[in-house]
Amino acid sequence: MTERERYQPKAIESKWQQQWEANELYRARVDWSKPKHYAVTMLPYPSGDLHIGHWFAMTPSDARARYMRMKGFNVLFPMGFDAFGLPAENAAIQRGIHPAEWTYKNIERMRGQLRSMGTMFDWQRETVSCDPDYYKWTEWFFKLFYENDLAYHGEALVNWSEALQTVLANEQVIDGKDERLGQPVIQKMMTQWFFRYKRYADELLEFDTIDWPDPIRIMQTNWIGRSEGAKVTFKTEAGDPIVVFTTRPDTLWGATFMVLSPEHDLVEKITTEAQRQAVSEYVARAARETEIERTAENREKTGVFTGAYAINPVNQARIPIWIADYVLITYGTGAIMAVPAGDHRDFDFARKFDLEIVPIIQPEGEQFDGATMTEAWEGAGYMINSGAFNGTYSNGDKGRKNPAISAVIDWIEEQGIGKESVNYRLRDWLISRQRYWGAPIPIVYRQDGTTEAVPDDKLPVELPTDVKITGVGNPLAQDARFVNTVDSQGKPARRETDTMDTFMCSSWYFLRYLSAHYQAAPFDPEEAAYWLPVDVYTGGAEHATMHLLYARWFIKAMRDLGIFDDATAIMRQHGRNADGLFDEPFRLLRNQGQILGEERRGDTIVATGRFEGSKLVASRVEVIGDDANKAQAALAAERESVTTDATPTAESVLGGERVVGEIIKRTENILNVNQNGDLIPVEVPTDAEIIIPNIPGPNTVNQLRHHLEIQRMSKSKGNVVNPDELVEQYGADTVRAYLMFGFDWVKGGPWDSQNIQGVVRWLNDVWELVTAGAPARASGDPAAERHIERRVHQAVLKVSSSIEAFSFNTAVAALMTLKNDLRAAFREGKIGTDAWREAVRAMLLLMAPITPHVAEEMWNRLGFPYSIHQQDWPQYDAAKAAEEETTLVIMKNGKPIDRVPVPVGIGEEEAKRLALESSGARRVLNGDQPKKLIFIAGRGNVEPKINIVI
RNA sequence: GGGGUUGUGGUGGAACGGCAGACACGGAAGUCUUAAAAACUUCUGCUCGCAAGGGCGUGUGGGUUCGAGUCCCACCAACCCCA
Repeated sequence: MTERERYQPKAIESKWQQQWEANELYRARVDWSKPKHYAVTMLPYPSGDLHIGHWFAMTPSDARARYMRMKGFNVLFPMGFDAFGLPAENAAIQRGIHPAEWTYKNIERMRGQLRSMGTMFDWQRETVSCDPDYYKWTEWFFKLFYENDLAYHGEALVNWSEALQTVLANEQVIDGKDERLGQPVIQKMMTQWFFRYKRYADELLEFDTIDWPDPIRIMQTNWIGRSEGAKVTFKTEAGDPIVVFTTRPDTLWGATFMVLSPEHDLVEKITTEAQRQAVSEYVARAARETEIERTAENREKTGVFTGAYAINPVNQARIPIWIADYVLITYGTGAIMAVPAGDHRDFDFARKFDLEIVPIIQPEGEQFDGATMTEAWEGAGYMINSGAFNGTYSNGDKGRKNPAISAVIDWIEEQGIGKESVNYRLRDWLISRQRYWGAPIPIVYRQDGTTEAVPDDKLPVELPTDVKITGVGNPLAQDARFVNTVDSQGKPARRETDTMDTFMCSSWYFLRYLSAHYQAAPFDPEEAAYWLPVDVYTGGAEHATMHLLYARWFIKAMRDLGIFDDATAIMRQHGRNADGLFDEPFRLLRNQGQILGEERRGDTIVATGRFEGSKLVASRVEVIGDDANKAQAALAAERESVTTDATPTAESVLGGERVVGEIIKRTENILNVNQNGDLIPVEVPTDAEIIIPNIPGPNTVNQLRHHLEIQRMSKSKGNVVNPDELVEQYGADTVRAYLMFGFDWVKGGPWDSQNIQGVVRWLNDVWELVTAGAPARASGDPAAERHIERRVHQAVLKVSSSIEAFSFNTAVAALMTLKNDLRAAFREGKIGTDAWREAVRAMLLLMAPITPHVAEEMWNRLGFPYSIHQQDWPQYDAAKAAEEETTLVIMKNGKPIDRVPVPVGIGEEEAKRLALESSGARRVLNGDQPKKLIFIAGRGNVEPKINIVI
């Protein structure tokens, strides 16, 4: 046997990447004669290194885009960088590198890494959100919204660090202190820019025209949090109105006190002298707490009485006004009516501070008494203590669907004390960020304090480059040359020093791809008319409620401001129906899961303790799995002790009974340990002594758990899988194929460095099979050739439908099966030259989207015309895929009992006859008649079946 | 507390309501080799049986159906989001 060249991915991959680029193979150009397909995968933040997670997100998306291209679509599949944000500023503070320098260096490096994937990105359309060329248009959009009443100036709480003289993001605040100096952070009201997000709340609840995963739709719906109810005006004794929103107007008569948020405007005014000190102390304390802390459900309720009273408008009851931190100024009106009998939080509060409880909804057969109730009743029941409404049934539904609520709303509207109202959990979009590395907000403050937008010809407001970033104060606010400017009248004015939320940049980047260098507008309407909307968007589900909702808002706002009018007109000129095409940015959305760190398994532990039944309750657990020799020694010692001392007792081993073995599984604090083949559960109580190598000092159960955990990859945990190393070792095609084969794409899962062998072997086998050359015999055995043709067409169907359904693992599995079939046929040696060449040709085409380099190389070696990526996808032929013979499965009550070979398409009568004649049927029937026979016809690859009902 | 997602061999994972475990990894035995690796062949859900063959199996318990991993109800567990 002659020595053939082995598969060496390194040599071929860079060769083809260069050639594809030189030939502009993946340039996407408008071509109205072809159907378009616009596929986008979420763009990365330029953190400096491409993560295996990027590969997992991008390469299957790339495979699908390549598939669509071979199917005849004109495909646009671009890439860019979401390049503004906090890490660049942190790098500047820590290492003195300018954010721009840090960012562009990272981008340069990541471009190279992205190219190594062998994706079909059209790099001429690359966009970088921190380029002035890009953020000019981000500013322009701000201005557009500002001028059309979609942007406004308002107050919001921020995390303020007095020490750093700056506003911090939530993730920069740890336990109420800033992460850098550990100095206190307080909640402070500041004037900021908002977009009118809520204006589109109802439209954002509509998902009828888009194909998005259910979990995302549900999360967005919950995030928007539409609730129907009423606004009711209470008055203080002094006559100041306090408006509250309630979803339960039917419980108004049970409102026995009111609670204001500590930040509420009226607090200062209504607080009595006697309560003033307690109130101001409480307000100061609330300012130090985050919203999450304040609203934590299991937290002890706190609050202070203001000394003031309000009048309940439905029954004129005089009720005390309290302040409490669980009422948020940002939700609803910042004030609530408290109905302790009907709301568990109000109930807890009332019991704690000994406030009155008046039952107002009572289910059949109950006799509630406010003094003795042990919990609030939030369900259905009859109204009591509610004046004229007594006896009305409240059915537990929300809004107008509840007749009691409906009747009360009508009544309070008549009385002029309230109004039907809809409240949203969604808040307006706060886009101001008090930091340097973002797109400047193009606003100037005139001397009189009013605002005006920077004129278009002065856009972009560029970030000054020679600033010092120290982490103290806002660099832009400290830069006099930036701050001092003139307004449109030429009078001295002050520039806005806040920059924009980076979600603003990422809300429209898929439009900039259309014409990355277009100067006249954010995008070229000619390109937009052809490519929009995005047909497929892929990315992580973690963006469910932020990015994906902002992008939807953005496109709706743009549509209403006429930004797509030109594109719509061009579409119509080309005879395309433009209706509704700009209502949503992404027609189809799919989320991939996350690749987790490699699971630790096989860790050997020595657990000492006492058996309780079959379970060992450990007092000491030592992990020795990191050291293979030590683990072996411990296992050997254990075997020794078992053989020499047949019945180990508590006394036989120092420290009590013990279990030595490999951890197979962990649930909470129970470890399942394999000791010489037996699975023994070991419970690890919190006070157990735990020894983990590499973690010095006494360890806790949590550390043990953490140590054994499947976990997110992070540098600190040392379990990062570096794609560059994998590419170096296996080649890009293997890494691509493994990521597609080894996981359910939607689920993701822990990395497994062993499983990649399957893909390595697959590509080696394919390589050998193809380079072995075609069989010499010109004509082969017709049956064998028919068989391989059938298998090829079955593979065409399976690979196509799998890729379309984002089921990449089954696509690769089908390709592996085809390889196995081809290899078996090759060994049999009954295939002629032409049939063989045709089969191999089809297999390479099917592989091209998944392993683009090796497919191109083999295609080239077989003498087919360049490039494989410009070929048509193999045409599926059902007749060629059809089997001639199949198996009739005979079942008894749904359980298979026998099978007989039958021709495909067997009829019902024939099948029944064969079934009853089968030995399996005769055995189970034992001479009796079946109750019923059910025939299930075969279809596709599914065999016909007969169910014998007995 | 509310909402969501997911529970299938030792592992990753397949299965329009129709033969559960495709395709792989790992493992076992064998072939080749001085040896090892690689490669190849066979076996590999559990269980009873020498075998032929049987029984049990998709987190648990019910239900719908001729037939349930798949649909419905309840429960348990893990994970995620919200509060």
